[in-house]
Amino acid sequence: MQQIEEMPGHLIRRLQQISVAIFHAEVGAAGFDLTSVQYAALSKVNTHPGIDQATLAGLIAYDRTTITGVVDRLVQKGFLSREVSETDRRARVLHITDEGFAALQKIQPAVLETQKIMLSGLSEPEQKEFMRLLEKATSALNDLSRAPMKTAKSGAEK
Amino acid sequence: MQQIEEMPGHLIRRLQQISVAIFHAEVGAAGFDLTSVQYAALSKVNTHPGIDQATLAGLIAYDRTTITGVVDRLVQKGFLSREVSETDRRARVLHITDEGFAALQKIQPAVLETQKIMLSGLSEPEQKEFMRLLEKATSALNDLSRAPMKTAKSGAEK
DNA sequence: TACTGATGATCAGTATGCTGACTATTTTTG
DNA sequence: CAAAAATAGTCAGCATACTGATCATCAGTA
Repeated sequence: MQQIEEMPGHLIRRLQQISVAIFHAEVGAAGFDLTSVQYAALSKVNTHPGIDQATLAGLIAYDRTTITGVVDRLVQKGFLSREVSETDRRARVLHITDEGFAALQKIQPAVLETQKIMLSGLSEPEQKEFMRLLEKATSALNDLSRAPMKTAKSGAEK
Repeated sequence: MQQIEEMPGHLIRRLQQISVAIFHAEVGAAGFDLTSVQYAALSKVNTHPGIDQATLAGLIAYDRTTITGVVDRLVQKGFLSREVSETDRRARVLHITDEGFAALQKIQPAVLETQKIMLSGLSEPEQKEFMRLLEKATSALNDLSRAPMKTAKSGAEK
């Protein structure tokens, strides 16, 4: 019977936990209380002003029930604004606030440092190869989770 | 500013989500309602009869507050027994039940299939290299999470 | 032996993620 | 255009994970 330690799922779970811990420590040291999940959402709204929650969820591969809570907390922190869309009253359009943008800027070094630490056990060429394989393995399985990643659009950008 | 999609943390989070989804689907198709986390715990208790919760947590790198709930649910399903240790009344010793062992056996094919699907986007040599890098990157960062993995013993066992 | 510190387990509170259901809209179709 | 299908968002409920606290017990030491 195969050992747990040799299973890809187990190793990935552990690395994910470590990733979250490093992010939390680095961002916390920079004086911010923001999770990696919140950071990703904030970052995407910054590059896609006026995006709705469903599209945002698709861009970062979050479940739509998850995005509700994440946006709740970002709005509560004053980093995002959420308003009913004028063209589709079902949708909520998101914008980053000045405060949110400032936080994003200040957090940047901590985010970069997190990425660096994450790969610090590997040599330079190994890091490149690891990232390549990680991307390849993940994209091949994209549709198997409830929250597959969707490119911004294909044909009709909004 | 670096894109979210290129960050190791983001890719690992997605692959972890996909991993859990595949496990759930495969095990569910085999007729069982067991999470990957519960499976790892059950599997370890099987190979380490009479293990206490703290040691179990160390072996699979779970936080000790997490293991309480996981064991709760495995006991509730009838797969594990939990009793106060005779030599240390703080500790709870765990044993797999006949029913738990039977489930472990029947789930095995689904678990193997999950591992296979997880790596299905990579070629044979890529799979080997990916696992090697995953193991290397993870073990280098082991101590950075709240729940580092501990080998069964190292010099001073308790 | 009494004290101190460490350890095992649990709990409260918070944040992802998931399933499944529901409401309010919008779009599609017959 | 009316009915059906699809979509956006939310909610309830459950299962990881984390922080930080508490209780009981054990181990080491003055």
